[in-house]
Amino acid sequence: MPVLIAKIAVSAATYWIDRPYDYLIPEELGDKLRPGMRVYVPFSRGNRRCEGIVLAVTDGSKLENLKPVLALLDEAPVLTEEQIHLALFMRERFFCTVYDAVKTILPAGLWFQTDGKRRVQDKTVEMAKLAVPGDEAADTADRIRHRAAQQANLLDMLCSFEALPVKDLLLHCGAGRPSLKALCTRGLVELYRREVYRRPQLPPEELTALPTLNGEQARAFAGLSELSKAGKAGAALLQGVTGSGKTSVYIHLIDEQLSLGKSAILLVPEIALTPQMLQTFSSHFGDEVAVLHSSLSVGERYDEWKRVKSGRAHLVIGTRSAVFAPVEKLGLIIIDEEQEETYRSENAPRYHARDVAKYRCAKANCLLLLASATPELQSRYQAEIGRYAYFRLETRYNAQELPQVRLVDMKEELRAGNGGCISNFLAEELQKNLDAGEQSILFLNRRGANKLISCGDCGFTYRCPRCSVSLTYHSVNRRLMCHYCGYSRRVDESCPSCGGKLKYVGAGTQLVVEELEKRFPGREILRMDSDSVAPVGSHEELFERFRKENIPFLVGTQMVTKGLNFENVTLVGVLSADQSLYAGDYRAGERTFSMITQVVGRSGRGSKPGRAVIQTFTPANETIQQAARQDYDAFYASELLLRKLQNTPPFSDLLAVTLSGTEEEQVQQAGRFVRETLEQLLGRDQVLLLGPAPLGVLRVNNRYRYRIHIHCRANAAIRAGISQAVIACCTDKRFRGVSVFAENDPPNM
DNA sequence: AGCACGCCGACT
DNA sequence: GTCGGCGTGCTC
Repeated sequence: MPVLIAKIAVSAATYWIDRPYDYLIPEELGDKLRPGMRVYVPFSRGNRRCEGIVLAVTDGSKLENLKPVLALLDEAPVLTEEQIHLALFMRERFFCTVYDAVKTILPAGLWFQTDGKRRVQDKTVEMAKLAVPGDEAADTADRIRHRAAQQANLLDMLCSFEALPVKDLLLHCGAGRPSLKALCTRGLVELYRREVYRRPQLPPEELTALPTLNGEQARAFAGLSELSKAGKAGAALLQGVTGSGKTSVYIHLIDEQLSLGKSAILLVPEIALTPQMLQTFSSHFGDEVAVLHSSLSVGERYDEWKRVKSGRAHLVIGTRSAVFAPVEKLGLIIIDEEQEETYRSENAPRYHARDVAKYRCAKANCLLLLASATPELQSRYQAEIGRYAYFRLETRYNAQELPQVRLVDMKEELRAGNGGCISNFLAEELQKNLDAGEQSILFLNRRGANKLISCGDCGFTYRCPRCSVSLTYHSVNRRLMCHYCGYSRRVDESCPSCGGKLKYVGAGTQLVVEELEKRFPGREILRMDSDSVAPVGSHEELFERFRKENIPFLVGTQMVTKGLNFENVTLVGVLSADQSLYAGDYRAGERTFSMITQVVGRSGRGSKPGRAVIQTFTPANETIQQAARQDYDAFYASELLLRKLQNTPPFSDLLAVTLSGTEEEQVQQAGRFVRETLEQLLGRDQVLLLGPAPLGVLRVNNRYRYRIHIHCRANAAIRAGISQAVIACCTDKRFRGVSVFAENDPPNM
């Protein structure tokens, strides 16, 4: 009688020892254990108990002396057969371990659940606020500064903010929980819990009828529907200008799939910023909708996941990780604004939702729909060569014209003696809007509300002790901070090097606000940036205030560009359009074009026509000009030419091996070793290797970082070679302490 | 990566 | 004589 063996991927395995391990199935588990269940197994010399996932059950093994499976973690499989294959695919494609892939596919709530002791996280966040008046707190802070600096910092910060999440507060002050506890004991600070943002989804009593399609939309729908019903795998690109009603096409396609008894997944870049879209879908599909994204608590996400898995919800709307939703009978995946960077995961497994979606659609023989106003060049190219079906929507809602765009040369402004960040032309336009009672949005293409501090006498600047970057000044906590590792410190009274006077320079949103205040005294201004400290879930509140109270100015970074519709916004200003053009990686032009297009699209969404002003130091730059004309086709043509010359996607795939370690010399040596290994394994004719070269920011958290770029047509053999080179380097004792990983299409770090 | 096994120096 | 230094090698 043959013995039953389980093939198991274990959590303790690192990338280079990751393989299916054989374990004996003890008799008492024999009839319960199934592929797709999580188990406990003994692993390594010490037989440490570690978690694993059963990939398959076989009878017999080549090996002897197998260890037994210790226990089952699940009563029923948590992964289906297809999901096991997906995890194996992810290992091969994204250079991660199978268990890393499994953890990404499954919701975190599954682990909290089985733990027994911990309850699934509740829906609140811990907040801190002052328990005494502000001036009293400030006095106390000064009094205790010499002996309890941390506590003083915490007080300072709470003085400038009414209330803050404890997590953010501690991070920004670089303080520990004990300091905060001490303040609570002294009755200076109070802790409480605040409800976090919950999805507004209240299924309406009556479902709304499907929207009617205009001619163009109907044609796109007919074409897509035909592809979709053909029952074979395929991808299509839907390119529609902002406001052309892509959503209506999605609704019809999804409705069709649901009525065929199939499921659909709709991916969006950032759910917190698209509440209107959620509302629309839930008004059409009611309880069929499940929402999956990161602002939900672990428990909420787990509940939604279960609704999908049990077949109670057939439409999943969510961000990147929703591409793993366990729908039964997948019929369609739509990726909205497919060019967005948020679809790419920055930590292991470093996957792109589009690649996972392609895989799933291929396995399910269904349609993948990529949609965007400014598709990624690669996608547009696939459409051009006929690999993707291609549909366009050119008409804006209400036949509204695209905004009138005007370029302003900031060099001219400088010559004319205006050294500020708002040009005189833009100022005049803002005034016009004020007079007309209309709203304006100013977009700053830079992170945060920060400034650089330097000494006016000796030129001294503060540098991060752990990273090769300058520290920036954050007015919210009045501290210097590092964007890369979170290090923070206070500012000195005078230059620590020569005692001279310190200057604050730079153009964060703060500076823009100050300049606006000077030009338009007494007018209300709303400020919004991604990494300034702000209470959880406050975006919607801010946007709501902007809309309701008709506040004349909104100043912000990235997030003001996303799909928000404000009826009364008729002017948009891009303050520094060139900022992202010289970011160094091959996608810089694409990002700039897409960003400007999105910002400009915010203007004139209502009945009144919109205007846009783009400020630049390089008005002759082709990309800027194309963006100003909203001419995607021209941009596509010239950028494609550039890509061909550079041998970058779509003409070649780009992969990378990144190395980091505390000893720079050793990291370089390891890099050279990886390169040599790659040369041997891959040959030189089909593959172009570059590097090892230092990353833009060489040192982060005391680790030096180098990267090798691999330009090639990626296939299984090449990926296997890259994997082998990474493993060779990891297991070589000369390079102990150096960490190495490979990835597809690396982001600029 | 962990973690045990192993083979040489300063200690009760 | 041993306690423990961390080099070396394996993980079903």
